[in-house]
Amino acid sequence: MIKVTLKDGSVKEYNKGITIKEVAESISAGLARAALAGEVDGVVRDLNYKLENDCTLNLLTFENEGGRDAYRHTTSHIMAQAVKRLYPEAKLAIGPAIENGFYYDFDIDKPFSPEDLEKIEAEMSKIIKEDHPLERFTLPRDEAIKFMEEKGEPYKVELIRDLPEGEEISFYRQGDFVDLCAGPHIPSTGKVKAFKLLSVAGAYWRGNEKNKMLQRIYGTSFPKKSELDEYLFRLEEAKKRDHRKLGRELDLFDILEEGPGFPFFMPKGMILRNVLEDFWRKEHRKRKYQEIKTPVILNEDLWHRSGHWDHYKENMYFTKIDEANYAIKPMNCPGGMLVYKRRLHSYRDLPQRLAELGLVHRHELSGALHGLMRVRCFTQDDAHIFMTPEQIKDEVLGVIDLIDDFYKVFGFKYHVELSTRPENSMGTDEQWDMATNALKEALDAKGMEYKINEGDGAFYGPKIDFHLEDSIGRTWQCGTIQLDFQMPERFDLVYIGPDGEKHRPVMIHRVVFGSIERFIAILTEHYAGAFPTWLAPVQVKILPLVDKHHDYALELQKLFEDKGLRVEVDLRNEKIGYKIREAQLEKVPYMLVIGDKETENRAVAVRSRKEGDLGPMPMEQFIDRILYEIENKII
RNA sequence: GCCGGUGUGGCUCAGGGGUAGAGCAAUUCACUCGUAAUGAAUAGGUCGGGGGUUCGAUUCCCCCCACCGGCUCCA
Repeated sequence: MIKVTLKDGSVKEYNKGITIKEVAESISAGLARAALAGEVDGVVRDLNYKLENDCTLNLLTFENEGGRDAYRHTTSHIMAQAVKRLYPEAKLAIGPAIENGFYYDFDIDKPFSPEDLEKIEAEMSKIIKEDHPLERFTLPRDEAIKFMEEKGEPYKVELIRDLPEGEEISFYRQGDFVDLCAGPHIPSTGKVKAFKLLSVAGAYWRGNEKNKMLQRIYGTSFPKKSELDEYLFRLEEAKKRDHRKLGRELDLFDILEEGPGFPFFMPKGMILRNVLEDFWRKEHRKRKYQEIKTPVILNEDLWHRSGHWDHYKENMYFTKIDEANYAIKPMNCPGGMLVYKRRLHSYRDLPQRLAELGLVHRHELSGALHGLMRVRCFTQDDAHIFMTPEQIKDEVLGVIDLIDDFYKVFGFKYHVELSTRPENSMGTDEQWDMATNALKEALDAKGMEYKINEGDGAFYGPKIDFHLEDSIGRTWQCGTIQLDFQMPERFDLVYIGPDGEKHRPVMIHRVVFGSIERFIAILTEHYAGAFPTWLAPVQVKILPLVDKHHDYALELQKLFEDKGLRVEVDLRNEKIGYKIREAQLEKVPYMLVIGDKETENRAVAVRSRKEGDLGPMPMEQFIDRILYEIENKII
């Protein structure tokens, strides 16, 4: 007998060799039906995995990441099987489960067309109907290689050769299809209920652009048709929120053919942008930051000194002025360095927090450009904090608090990740350890949970990244805090300590919005263009019924504008329903219908974008209401 | 940059070897109207750019550009 500890802490005894599925059946028929895999001592296994020793067992359903992955991973095998049946010449690469589905990469000469996808889907349905069990088996390395060589699968052979010594080499068979795979899988193909192939795209073998481009098919699957439909609906929703579409429709910003990656901001977009920047300035002043502005073009020598030449040249633009070489800044830090260096600093002056809304240019690959999310010029809401080593922790904590305050205002949840030393970076291991530990300590002091991204840091130091989650569950990296021991060294920055000697300050680079442009894109999609009143480019739209109400409407506009509100009046000769429809589509928070009654009573008939007709109210009451909403940044 | 797709009036889209159409928007006129589209009329395009094939190209072919979906990269 063996003892199995379940998730709820209960311990049950079973005969040695019992399968996970049998354990599930012993608990309840419902659980046995829903179970897709099991986590045994922290490792996800197939349902027919035999338990031989005492262990902890967590049964995984589609609600668990492990169960979901197994389900979709099996769907990807079904797709591969279908592709091999229809296109035997296709070579198999890899086919994992990913966040919202799965993909499989194939090496095939003729790219897949949408019609091909339909055929593949039809074949997949057949395979599901045939309900093949997935059988796992292992082979010794040389036999495994021979097996895949005979099948004519060069990518699989390469994968096997790269597996570490001693690693078990497992395969899964489902009917006429066998794939090299670590698993786990769900028991049979018939378990897959609802799936859809979504798109085809090129993808390099092993993600390396020097390798051959393969054909990747993306798809997703769910245990219920309704869940699949809901997911597809959400994809449509996301498309409707696309900031590129909304930006154009709402006249906020646009990117024109004449400037790929270089966005234009329209008057309404500038209002939004300026409101964000005003808010940013106010909050930074509160926290004792000083604002600076450094030039966009600076001498090339500076970039040699900063290390950007060696580490970032590929992404930089260069120019010549009177025979001398200059660079367009891709980052603000070297400028900040020069500002610090202008004068000698005492330890009493530190920390010194220099903030800059700095316009940077970076050369991005043409294929990487994406609306305001990925551009070639953008404004970082940057700051460089110069401090003594003792001040690191407090300063990092201060920035963490600042970022937390900002994101809350917009209604974002977020999580943090810590990135460590990458390849091709500057400095010694000791410096990196010290910097990385300082960041960890700050996070621990806050009691924040974080994920570690090994090797994902900047070339000059480790960083904490803030990933915020928008209203439809997508995450975006925005804020970052980067600790830097390198730049102060390179620029020979000093401060005079209490001992009268020169010491080396430490520096933090940090952004909150990240890029103003991208943050605006995220906000646009987050709110689906319906910005909260404090951010809305037009806050109130006055809609007079007919000509004779124009005077009062214009008087109201003047009055509201004096209160600092952003107001438009629709004086066109249109019916009220039409004016309302347009204002509603423009996502204006408040519409004021002005007719005889309002004119007589000096009142306004309020219609809220969200709640519809609120009825008439005295004009002062409306002003109080909207000012309160703006003042408190109500979402 | 790479793979695939797309490019027709401000927007959304139809068409197709004989020199272009719809809806919305715009303009004008009529209507003076109470919470998501009043009606009529008018105007607007060298069909992304360049080259080629052809009697003739927006349509077929080639090159380029931009955009979209991915890969890579990243704020």
